[in-house]
Amino acid sequence: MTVRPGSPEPDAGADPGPGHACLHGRSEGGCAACDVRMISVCAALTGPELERLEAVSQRIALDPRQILFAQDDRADAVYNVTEGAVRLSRLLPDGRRHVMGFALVGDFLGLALPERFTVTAEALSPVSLCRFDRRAFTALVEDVPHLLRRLHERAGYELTLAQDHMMLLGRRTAEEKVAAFLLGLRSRYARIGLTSVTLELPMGRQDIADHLGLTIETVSRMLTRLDRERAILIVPGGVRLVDAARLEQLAAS
Amino acid sequence: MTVRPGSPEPDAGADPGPGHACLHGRSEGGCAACDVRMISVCAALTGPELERLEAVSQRIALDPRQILFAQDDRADAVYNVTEGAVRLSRLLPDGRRHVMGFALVGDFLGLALPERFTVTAEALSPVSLCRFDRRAFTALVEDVPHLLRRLHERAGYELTLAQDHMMLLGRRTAEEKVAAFLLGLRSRYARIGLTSVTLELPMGRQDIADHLGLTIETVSRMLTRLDRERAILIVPGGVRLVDAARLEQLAAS
DNA sequence: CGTGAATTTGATTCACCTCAACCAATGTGG
DNA sequence: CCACATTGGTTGAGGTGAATCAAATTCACG
Repeated sequence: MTVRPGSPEPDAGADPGPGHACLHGRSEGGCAACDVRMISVCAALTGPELERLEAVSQRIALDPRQILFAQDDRADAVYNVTEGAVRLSRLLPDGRRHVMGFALVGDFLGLALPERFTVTAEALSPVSLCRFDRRAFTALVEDVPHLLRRLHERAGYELTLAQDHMMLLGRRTAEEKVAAFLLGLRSRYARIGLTSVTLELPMGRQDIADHLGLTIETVSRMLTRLDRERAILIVPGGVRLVDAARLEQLAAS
Repeated sequence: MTVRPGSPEPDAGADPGPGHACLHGRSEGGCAACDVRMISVCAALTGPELERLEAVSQRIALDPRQILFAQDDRADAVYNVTEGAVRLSRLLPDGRRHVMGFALVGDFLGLALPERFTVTAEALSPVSLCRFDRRAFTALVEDVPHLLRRLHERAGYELTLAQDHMMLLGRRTAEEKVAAFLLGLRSRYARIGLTSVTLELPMGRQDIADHLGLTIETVSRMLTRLDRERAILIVPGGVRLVDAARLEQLAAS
């Protein structure tokens, strides 16, 4: 148990366990002192607007496997992830599943302000979020054009991510998919300030498979192949990117 | 040559052919009298705002195969399609292509107001568009929050389309992909008021293949299979949806 | 009609899936 | 403290759906 990136015990200290009320990433100072504010949509707000946002916000903690909302649920709130990782998935009537993506720290759920959610959101690790009442939030959006602008920018970013992913799903081989997935995750971690060469994988192999349009066995095989080729090193809870250049080459972006 | 949905001669009359200046769908009355206004983002505007939009707009006509803009081009304009169909594609460095989608009448190109275009846009048929200078358009967006709201709604819709498509690319069989593609196209045509059982296919088989993550041969085989099964009837320039219920069942949405 | 492009059809191959063990780590009850 | 079950992951053998390779055919257009 030497390397343990997936462990629920960061340097912060002991984890309170199930049902914990610890609000990771948000001090008692509220939105103004929020760790993740500047990398989230909230960065669009200052002073009185920020106070107004805070007034309609609520802090929420989720245990692993806990469901935040389900596909087709009435969207009566939107969320901002402040800690942990959330799986966003969709189910086909016959049971086939696709994992649309993973929401990390700073990601916003309900960007499009939809009537109903189009995906199911489930915690992969202990998760903290800010919950905003949808009605109050949309009212704030109406009043603060700059917030909508920010929301729209973010939606545009999501759209390009979606395009990248469609290209990946439609035109890449299994090995390319896995390599591209790892690199994509790394760059998303980098966006939020995590630049370790050891990549934490809070999601399981099945989740990765359902995200890449593969089976769990193929994902496993490709990871072990990359490991054997010395491109990565599989460690408990994640992978170490040993030869990122080689991965870039394999991903063929 | 009995059925001819792909023919460039709708009831309107003769087509002027290459290089034509005819502005389909837009009378001389300008934006206020525009056929497609109410189904496009322009519906957000009225009166003086609409005049302001019109002042920065320019009508453009494209011949088939003509390129409107290319991937990574500086986006110095955004567009609204008023007639025809546009292919939106992306290229991988090694030449593999993915067709992200097809823009039809009423669709907006540059929704996210990006710095650079992420796709190449190419006319599949004679196309007419409104061109808006990007700087002037974003200025208008800043002044008219309601327009941004509309843009954002549309982006949300695009995002759900992208999600549907990711599910399709990752988890569906070739036959399901083709069936779902035809039904999806039908519902998009319905949105713009075209409800004929005969579906025009302005794109080629290779375009469909690159859109669905298949090869041209597989698309052809699946179409002929659907034809043999009496679910569709292949006609020049398109297909007739003979048994839509059967298609729905095959698409397994 | 004739020519080149687009599409369809056929034969064969292969990348990934399916099915089935197997393994390691963790938890549980006696 | 140890049999036993459970969970998540890996590995192997064999099958298959779609890709690839190769023509044949139809279509568009001068």
